[in-house]
Amino acid sequence: MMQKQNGIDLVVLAGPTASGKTALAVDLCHRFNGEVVSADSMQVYDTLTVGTARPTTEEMGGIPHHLMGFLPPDASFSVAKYAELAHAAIADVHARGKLPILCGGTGLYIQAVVENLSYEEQPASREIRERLRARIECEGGEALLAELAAVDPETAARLHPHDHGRIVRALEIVQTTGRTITEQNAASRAVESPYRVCGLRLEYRNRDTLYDRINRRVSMMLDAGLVEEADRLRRQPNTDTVRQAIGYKELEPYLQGAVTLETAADALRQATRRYAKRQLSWFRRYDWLTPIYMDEAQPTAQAAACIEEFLRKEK
RNA sequence: AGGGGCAUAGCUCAGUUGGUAGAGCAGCGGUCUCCAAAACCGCGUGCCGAGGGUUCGAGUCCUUCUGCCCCUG
Repeated sequence: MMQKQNGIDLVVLAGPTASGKTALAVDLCHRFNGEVVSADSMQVYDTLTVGTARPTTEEMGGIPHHLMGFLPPDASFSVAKYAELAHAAIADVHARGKLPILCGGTGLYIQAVVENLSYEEQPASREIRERLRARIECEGGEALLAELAAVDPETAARLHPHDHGRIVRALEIVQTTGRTITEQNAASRAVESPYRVCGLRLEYRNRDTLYDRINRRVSMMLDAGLVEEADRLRRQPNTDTVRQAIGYKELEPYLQGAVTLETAADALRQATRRYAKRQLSWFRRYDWLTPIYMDEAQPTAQAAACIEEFLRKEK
């Protein structure tokens, strides 16, 4: 494979919730003179600290963390904006002679950065989207999928009729930009990635070990005031995106008085375990991510060894 | 102690007049290019409590044992 001579070194640390990313990232930053760039879709919001398990100042251990807690929860955000900010943050860290460590659990965000996907500006299309949504509700997925197949057969072929979100999205792109999602996707890969990536993904040989950590973390969040945080959030307008996040969503029935706290807490633990599973399956498919088994001996040393070898090879 | 009932998937249960089991939940696997902690797809994982008997054939009928539950004393 051809290596670019002057790419930017980038360490990627991907892993499910509660896998130990935060501590490992800080540790690696100390060893390799690095700074953390967060790849987490919910930790970007400023008032959500407990539910998103955002690291405390103490946990950050003096290491700068970028793209965390800089947005109010009613702000609109997207992968496109994230990618733009992440590229800037990485460039900044690199310019100061430090090693950027992209660390997080949002697969889509990591993909957008590493594959350098470009998203073009779109005209605001709130009405178009709403109209498509209303139509798919009454006409059904089959009908709109057929409509999509007429203009973009390639995309239509890989979407399931039940997948309303992506069908609407695909039609919306055609109607607002005049180009199909297939054309756009091809264009989004036009610019080659500027990064030389050393990718690590955190895994557990024993799934129960990870689940135990998740269960314990949820209990700690409840002790730390998650209920109060969720209650504050639900009183705030225009926070739909954030309210669907794990923790706030599951606590809603309790806050409405429909279920006990124990029931809500169990639902929250379960939702978190399932999320972790989806994250694991997202990261497993990338062959450029080396697994680091957190429940085996010396995971930190393993990770450090990978990075050392990577940096040596680049010289 | 006597009488009755129940033992089937991790859990709650279904299973016609006997034809080697199936639902929900849980769990597992996967997809992913602008709300992604979202959305979507796929998969039954089982010495049917144990032993013996009847039968071509038993989750189903008979019997013994074990465990749990209820009633009477």
